[in-house]
Parts: sequence; C-alpha cells; structure tokens
Amino acid sequence: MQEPDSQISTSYHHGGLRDALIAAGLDILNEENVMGLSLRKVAKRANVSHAAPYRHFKDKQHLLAGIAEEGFRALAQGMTAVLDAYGDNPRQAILQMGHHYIAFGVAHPAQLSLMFSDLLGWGESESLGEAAGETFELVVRMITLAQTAGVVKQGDPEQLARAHWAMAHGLAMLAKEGFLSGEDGEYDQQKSTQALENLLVGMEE
Amino acid sequence: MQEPDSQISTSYHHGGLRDALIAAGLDILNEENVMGLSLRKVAKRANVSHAAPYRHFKDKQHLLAGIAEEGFRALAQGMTAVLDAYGDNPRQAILQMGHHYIAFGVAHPAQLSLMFSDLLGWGESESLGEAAGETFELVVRMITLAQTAGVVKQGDPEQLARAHWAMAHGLAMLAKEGFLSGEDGEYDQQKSTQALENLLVGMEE
DNA sequence: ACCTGAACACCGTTCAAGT
DNA sequence: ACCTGAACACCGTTCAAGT
Repeated sequence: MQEPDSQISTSYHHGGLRDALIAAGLDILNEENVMGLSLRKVAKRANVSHAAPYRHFKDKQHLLAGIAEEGFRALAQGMTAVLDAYGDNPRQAILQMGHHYIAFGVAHPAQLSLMFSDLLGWGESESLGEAAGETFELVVRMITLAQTAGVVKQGDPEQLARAHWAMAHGLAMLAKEGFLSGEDGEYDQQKSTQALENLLVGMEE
Repeated sequence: MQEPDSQISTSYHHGGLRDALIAAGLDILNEENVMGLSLRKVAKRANVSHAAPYRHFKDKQHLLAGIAEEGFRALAQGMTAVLDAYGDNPRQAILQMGHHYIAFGVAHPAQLSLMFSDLLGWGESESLGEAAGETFELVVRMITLAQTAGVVKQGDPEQLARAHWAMAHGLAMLAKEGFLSGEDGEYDQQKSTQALENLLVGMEE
C-alpha cells in the first residue's frame, strides 16, 4: 500500500480530474452564476490547461450535466437522511422532505436552476436521468410509507409523489428568488410550511 | 398625421428599438437557449450594430431582465383572460389558471427559466418586480373570488395564492423537462390536473 | 493515455468618431 | 440623440505536438 498523497494535487489519473472539474464548476456556480461558469475558468481552477477538460467531457454541456447530476445525488443523499430520521412519523417526513428540498435550493440556487435548465441534454447522459430517477423514487418511497401508515390516501403513489415534488420545487424556486421572504427580508420557512400543509391535507383525502 | 410606416423597418426612434431587441432575444431564446443568446446576435437580428443595444440596456443582464419582464406581462395577460372566462366558476378558474401557467412553461421553457433565474438582478429593475407582483396579484384575486364563493377556506389569501403559484410553477418546470410525460412521451395534462386537485382539496379545508 | 499551446470564430463591453 | 467600427480581454472548440 503506497501513499499517493504526494501527487494528488498535481496529477489526475483514473478520473480524479473529472471530479475536480465538477467541484471547481460547483464553486464557480455558487460564487457567481451560470453565465460566469466558463470551461476555461474551471480548467484554471483545477490547475490544468483550458483544453484538458475535453478529455473528460465532450463539451461544456456535458460538464454542466455532470454538475447537475452531482446535485441530484446530493439531494438524494439528504432526502435519505430525512427519511431515516422521520421514518416513524410519515407526516413529519413529508413536511421535512419538502423543507430539505427548499433548503437545498436556497443554499445552491444556481445549481438547482441548472438541474432543471434547458442546457443539459437529458437524452445524452443516461446517468443524469438515473440520478434524477433515484431522487424521485425516494419521494415515492416516502409516499408509500405514509400510505401504509394511513397518513395519506390510497392510490398511485407516483401521482402523489409528483404533486409533492412539484410543490417542493415550486417553493424552492420562489424562496431562492425572495418571494417567500418575511418582513425582515429573510426566507420565512413558515410560508413553506403553510403551503406544504395545504397539499398534505389534500393528500389525506 | 403622417404615415411613419416607410421608416419603421430601418429606424428605431422613440424606444422602438428596445422592443425590437426584446422580441429578437425572445426569438433566439425559443429557438435555442440562454447560452445561445448573445447581445451581438440580438443586435444583428434587429439590424443594428453590436453596440447599439447599449443605448437601451445597460448591459446584457438588463436585456435579460427586459425579456423576463415581457414574460411576466404575457403571463398576466393570459391569466386575466382565464379569470374572465371562468369568473363564475372559481373552482374551474383555479384549475385552468394552473394549466395556463404550465402551458406557458411548455411553450416558452427558456423564457420561464429565465424569469426565475439568478441572472436578472431583481434589485436593479423596479419594473421587473412590478410585473412579477402584478402576476401574483392576479392569483390573489382569484383566491379571494374563490373564498367569497365558498370554494376555498377563509384565511390569508396571499398564503393560498403562494401555494397555488408554487404548485403551478413546480408542475411547469417538471412538465418542460419531460417529467410529466405519458406513455407516448408527450406532456400528459392529466398528471397536472391530479396534482392541482390534490392541492385544491387541501385548500377547501 | 493524458496534457499542452497555438489557432479560429465568437463573445461582452468600451469609446472615439460620425450623422 | 442615436449609431458605428475598432479595440480589448475573454469565450468554446479543435488539433498538431509533446510526455
């Protein structure tokens, strides 16, 4: 077993550069916005030449797809944690899942926008669709648990999951643009709770 | 009274160029996406030099804000039509308002994305905020009408309007990315109806 | 295998100069 | 008042050349 630390910062064999480029892109996205995200800036931040990214991404669109995919995976991971934490209380799980989604949007506005933008080319990356599908499946699982517990009505769980996803996504978009701010100008979580409760009541039949 | 038609296509005095630039930008947005929208391309399509747009927009961000504002105004106009058509049936009005919002997103995906993107600089254009506010007020008015008719529960109409807006916006984003497609791959309006109904039931108390 | 540097056509923005 | 053309620093993408 050798210690590879000595070359980690300058060498990127075995796909290490791919992750470094996505991380660099995420940094730029969080500091600026998608217009400030250039392939050349990403390359510079990863300490490679401006042509190096083309070894790992066909073009800029595919780097953006990689960043979006990372977003779906991070979202799914957080949602899994919520599901684990509130597994015994499906009603709370539904509300907290919504809040988690919205919090992700407020923390990473440009990334969430990117995840639903027209810049990705969904058809060209099966792993992107897979990551988004995994995220949706977690919502479906949550709904199924709630149905079993008698908290929400019976019926197609995917239908109810779509309603929940749409509400959470809509609230996230409104929140990140400041449309859910309170008197102090800060995001007012209570406004999300009210909307999520409205939907929840409707899902109880 | 003179006939100015003869110079309309080549001259843009009195703000005519501003509208022409927004229209050209909209065309490009609908044909490509926000990455393909360059100021130089917009200027060329409006038959002016690449520096001419700076007479009407401080920079690219302000042109984007103008295009987004036009979107809010178009949305508000369509929503007013829905309200007029279903004024005597608040329950239908609520559902049709949602469908209209989603249809706008499916028809103008890049524009709707732009309207909620981080590229606009909301603080720098009061007319943009005004246009968005008008749109929201129409939803509030619809909720108030429904409350008067006893179709939805009493309480802060803005709270219920936010829930409806979030649901409609979330569904629009899901629809334009293909997450609400049926077996044939086309947008399945029924899936939106189901989600909108879920929320509506919850708003009935 | 993976990376580089030069090259090309394109950007956003500014500004002196024209009408 | 409004528009233009040249100029600058920056893009995305390609490709011959290097290790």
